[in-house]
Amino acid sequence: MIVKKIEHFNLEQICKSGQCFRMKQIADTRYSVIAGQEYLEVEQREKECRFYCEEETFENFWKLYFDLEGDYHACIGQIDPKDTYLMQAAAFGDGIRILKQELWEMIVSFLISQQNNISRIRKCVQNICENYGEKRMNLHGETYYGFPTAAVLAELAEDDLKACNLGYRSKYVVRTAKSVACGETNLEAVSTMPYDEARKELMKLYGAGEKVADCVCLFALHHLQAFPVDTHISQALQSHYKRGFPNRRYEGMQGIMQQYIFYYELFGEK
DNA sequence: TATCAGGCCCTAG
DNA sequence: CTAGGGCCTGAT
Repeated sequence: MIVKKIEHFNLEQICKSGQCFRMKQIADTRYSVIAGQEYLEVEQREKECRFYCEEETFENFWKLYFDLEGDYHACIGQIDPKDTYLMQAAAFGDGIRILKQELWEMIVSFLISQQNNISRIRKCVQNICENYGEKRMNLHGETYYGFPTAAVLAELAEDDLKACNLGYRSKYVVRTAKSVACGETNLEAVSTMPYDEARKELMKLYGAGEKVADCVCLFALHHLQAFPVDTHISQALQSHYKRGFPNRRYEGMQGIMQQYIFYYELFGEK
C-alpha cells in the first residue's frame, strides 16, 4: 500500500466527471478503478490517499494514470480573475485530474457516449467487458473483467453489441474494431501523433466526429489543448462566452478548463 | 406521450 | 458547405 498526500486530487470529482466509466465508489471513502486490465482500490480522506498496490505498480502505472505529476494548481492560477464563471467552476471542481487512459478503451467508450447519459454508458461498457473481456481476479479474490481487445470485438457482427445495450452504436464499435484489427487504423501511430493529426485520424473512424475525437485526444492521449464541445459545453459557451472561449489565454490547457466547466454545469448548483 | 442524454451518418439542395 | 431526418434505449 502506498500513502500520499496529494493536492488538487479528489476521487469523487474524478469519478463523477465522466472521463472514466470503470471507476466507482465502493464505500464511503473508497473507490475502485479498472484501467485496461489493471484493478486498483484507493481510499481518500481529505488529502491523504491510500493506493492498494505495490510501489512499483504505483510508480509505473497509477501515478501516470492519475496524472499526479501535473501542476493543476498552476493551471487554476492562470484563470482570469475577472472571469467569475470560470473561477467558480474551477473552485468547484479543483480536484479533477485529466486521466491518461488506454487508447482503444477510450475510443470505444466515447463511441458509446453519443446521445447517451453517463450511467447508461457505464452499464454499456460493463456489459461489453463482462461478455468479451478477460476474466481476472482482484485483491480480494473477486472476479472483474478487463477491456476486450479490438481483435475480439472485430469478430462480431455489426448488431451483436445491441445485446450489450449499445443500440445503434453497435455498428460503430464493431466497424471501428475491424478497422483497428485489420491494420487500417494504426493505434500505435495515432498515439505518437501531435494533436491535430491524431484528431483527424480518429475522425476517420466510423461513428467518431469532432466531439468523440476530442474526448479520446484528451482522456487517452493527454492532448490538453483538446476542448470537446458537447451539448452542455455548447450551452455554457452560449451563455458565458458569447465571443468565444479565450483559447489564447488558456493555450495548451483548454481541456482542463473544459472539465471544470463540464463538471460545474452538471453538478454545480445554479 | 414527448423529450433528452457528453453525436454522428447520410442525403439533399 | 449547411440543414435536417434518423437512430437504440431508459429516465423524467
